[in-house]
Order: sequence, then C-alpha cells, then structure tokens
Amino acid sequence: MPLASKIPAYRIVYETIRTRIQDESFQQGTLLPSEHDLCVLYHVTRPTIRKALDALVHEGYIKKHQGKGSVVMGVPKGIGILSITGTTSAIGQHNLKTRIIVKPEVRTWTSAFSFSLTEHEKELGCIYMERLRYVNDNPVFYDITMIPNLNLPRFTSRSFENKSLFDILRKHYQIQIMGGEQQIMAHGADKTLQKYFRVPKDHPVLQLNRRMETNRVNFYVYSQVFCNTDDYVLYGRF
Amino acid sequence: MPLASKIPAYRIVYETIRTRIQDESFQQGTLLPSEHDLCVLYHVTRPTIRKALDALVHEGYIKKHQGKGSVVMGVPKGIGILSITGTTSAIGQHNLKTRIIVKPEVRTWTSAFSFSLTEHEKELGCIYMERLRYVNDNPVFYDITMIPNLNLPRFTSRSFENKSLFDILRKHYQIQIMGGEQQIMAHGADKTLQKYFRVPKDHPVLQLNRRMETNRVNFYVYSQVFCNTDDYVLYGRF
DNA sequence: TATAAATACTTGTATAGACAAGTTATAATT
DNA sequence: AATTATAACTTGTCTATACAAGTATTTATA
Repeated sequence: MPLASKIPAYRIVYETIRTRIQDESFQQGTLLPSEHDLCVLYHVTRPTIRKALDALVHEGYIKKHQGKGSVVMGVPKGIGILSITGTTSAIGQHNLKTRIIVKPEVRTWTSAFSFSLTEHEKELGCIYMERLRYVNDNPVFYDITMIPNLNLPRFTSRSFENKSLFDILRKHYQIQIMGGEQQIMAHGADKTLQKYFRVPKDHPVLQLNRRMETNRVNFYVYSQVFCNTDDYVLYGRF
Repeated sequence: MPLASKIPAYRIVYETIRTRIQDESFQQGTLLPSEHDLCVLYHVTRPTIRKALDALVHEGYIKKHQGKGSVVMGVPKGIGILSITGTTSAIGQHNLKTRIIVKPEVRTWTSAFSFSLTEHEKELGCIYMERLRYVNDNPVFYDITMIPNLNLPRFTSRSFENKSLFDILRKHYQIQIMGGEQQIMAHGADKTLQKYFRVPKDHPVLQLNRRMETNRVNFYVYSQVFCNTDDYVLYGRF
C-alpha cells in the first residue's frame, strides 16, 4: 500500500478525527476534546487543529459553538453524494452493493457529458465504466464514470465490485478528489433507466453531471449519476 | 440601513473581492493580486487574506495554483442554489423576476417539510410565504419559505418583489445564512406545479427541502424549492 | 438559600514570522 | 542561439502568541 510521502499534519488530524467519528469512538451528541486538548493529543498548534475542524464542520461531522465546544454530529445522514466524494462513504458499505454493467475499458471521447475536454484529454482517451448500485437491494444509482487514460497501470483489470472507486484511486494511485462542480436536473427515465431501475416510462429521475478535481493538476474525473429518489433522497450540506 | 457592529476583517475582505469579481473589476481568467499584495491593500496579514480566499475557492469564484497565483473564475455559472444562499445572487437580478403567490403571513406549524421542529419553534409559529420565480420570463422556481416568527418587526409588510429574501434578512435584521442541509429528489409535477410551470401531469420536477442555519443560534430558515430543469439546470460546487 | 459577581473554561479573530514547494523570469553557461 | 542554473515570486504548511467573545462553573454576597 504505497503512501504519499508527505501528508500535511492538518490532513492527518482531519482523517483521524473523521475516522473516530465514523467508528463512534467519538459519539454523536458528545463534545469533541477542546481545541487545546487536541493540540496536545496530536502535537500540533491550534491553527492546524482548526484547519482540520473547519473541514469537518463543512462536511457536517461536527458543529461548533463558541464558548461551548464542538458537538459531534455523527456521519452525515442520507446519501451524501452532493458533498462527499462517493456514495460508499456516505451510506456505509453494508447497504451498498455494486453491479458492474460495463467493465473499465479504454475508449475515445470528445466530451464528458456536458463538460468540454481539453485537447490533451481528447488525445489520451478515457477509461469508461458503468455501474449499477443497490441500496438495501434496491437499484438506486446508475453511474457512468470517465477517467482520462493517463498512466494508471492495471486500472482496467481491477475489481470495483464492492470497493469505492475513490478509495482505489487514493490508495493505489495517490489520487485524491479535492472538490468539483456538478449540474443537477430532473427528467424522465429513458429505456436504459426503465430497465435498471424497474420504473415505467418517463418516471422522474434525478441526474447529476459531475466534474471532479484531483490533487493532480489538469486531471479531472467525470461522472454522470442517475438516481431513483422514490425511496432514497440525496442529501447534502452547503 | 443598520449594520452589524463588528464584522470580522476576513469577512470584509471576502465581500470586497467577491464584489469585485462580480462587477468584473477582477476579470475572469486573470490573476488576483498575490496574497502579499492583498495584505498591503487591505491592511491585514496573510492568514486573514487566506481565510477570505478559502471561502472564494470553495464557492468557485477563484482557483489557486501553488507557485502561480489565484485565477479569477468569475461568478459561478448556472443556477447556484446548491451552494449559495439564494438564487438571486447566482443568476443576477437582471434575469430573475419574482411573483408573490402567498404574501408573508403568520401561520401555525408542526413541521417544516421533512424537518422536525423544536417545541419552541412550534410555539412561535412561522412566517409563511410562497413565491414563483422567473428566469428570462420562464417560470423556473416555485418556493415555499417558512421562518420562525421571532421578533422580526414589519417583516410581513415588506416587499419581496425583486429583492432577495436573504438580503433583507441580512440588512434589516442582521441575520446571515451560515450554511445548512438539504434533501434533493425528483418527482412528478402535482396540480399546483402543473399550473405554475405550465407542464403536463407527472412532468419531472426537481425538489429541494432546505434547512438553513443562521448566525443566531437555534434560528433556522426552512424552504422548499421546486425547480423546472427543462431549460435551466442547478449548479453547485462541492 | 437564592442571587450576583468573579473565574476558568470554550471557540473566534488576528498578528508576525518561518520555511517548504511549485512556477516564472532572469542571468550564466555552453 | 539554445540550454542550464540562479533568483525572485507565488501559494502551502506550520508555529507561537495574544486578545475578544461566548459559555459554564465556582465563589462571594445578599
């Protein structure tokens, strides 16, 4: 498991606290150790701690109150596709199953959904894959992912069955999703979606076109996600 | 125009730069003055400048590149309801017209869309209003807003025709939206939406339930927004 | 005992400086 | 002239400190 050589301290603090909230060693409703105590715990200064906490606040893991402390809110509920990088981390792997519709394969491309591509991206081609994802055995997400075909050895042969795409990118290729932009719209299900979601013609479906930025400059991951919101709604913080 | 007594320096810097990007005195594609230069300009230190820039990065106004500088991206395109507090600021007042369907009035409430209320909120009652908003003369948003009826003198008699609700809250009542959570789903238009959006039965419509946090503790603004995404899609950064 | 004042905490804001790391322009070298 | 090294400038990370402002606890007072 190759690790990035130099991970900033605030990032490590962020990951650590986030993990401890996820595994409930910091319990929902309780107060986080004070910023001063966290300084001692992680051997960093307060600005570093605060930078880590800022990210946790923004993602909804904690809520701060001046004079009181930081309240642990727990893992953001719902399906946090709007604010979290992937669906896996938001709803937990227990409930999420993945069926590969199109295995990762190299394709040519001239555009990525509604996003335009640079000449360099067009030349490279892309790794294309389609997945259908089940929440509690109900098909809820149908997503198409396109990644520029740039030096990702063995990528197409990897298994994505029950793993998060973003986990694989991070662990094996040191690629982290830093943020991105997305378009959201509602429209009627086409034949493909009718088939996979088992819904009638023109059944309302949510669509997201996403362009995700990574820690590699000019390396973007594109995805188009269709979502059946009959039983599960998307959730996000802002 | 009453002003909050003590606005932090980083906030003023943020507002100033944001305004200058909006009115294009910082032009899209150009580099922002370096952090050092901004320090001199606004008479603050680099951490303060960086805190302001962090917010601008997060909202998509600028993009930073280590060693190079901060590139002005311009006002985030599309309809930024996902990340910005209101629709007005995102698409500009030129294209946005508002028709009041239900004037602000005091009502009782037991819940706010899918969000549960505290006993205190229930006792207070709420100020209720419905608006239909047009983008380039097309009805695109239908929103219901509910605000706890807490000491907002003259609120119900104010005009909301062509002003942002959030501007009024900020300027007249010193209430700022700090963030919030939202649910997003797609479903078919009901009779009300068919009428206002001029769409057929079960036409796919986007729905957002939003709970917005303010700078007053335990004071939340609730809104439900329906959106016809046939011609305009929602846009957001994450 | 009940109330009020002082105190010890918490997070919020801001300063001043240091070095690392990436980019660009300049100067030196071949 | 083209290439390489240097320097200058950019943002990224981090330290150490100070005071303001909000909250909770303790202590002093009535």
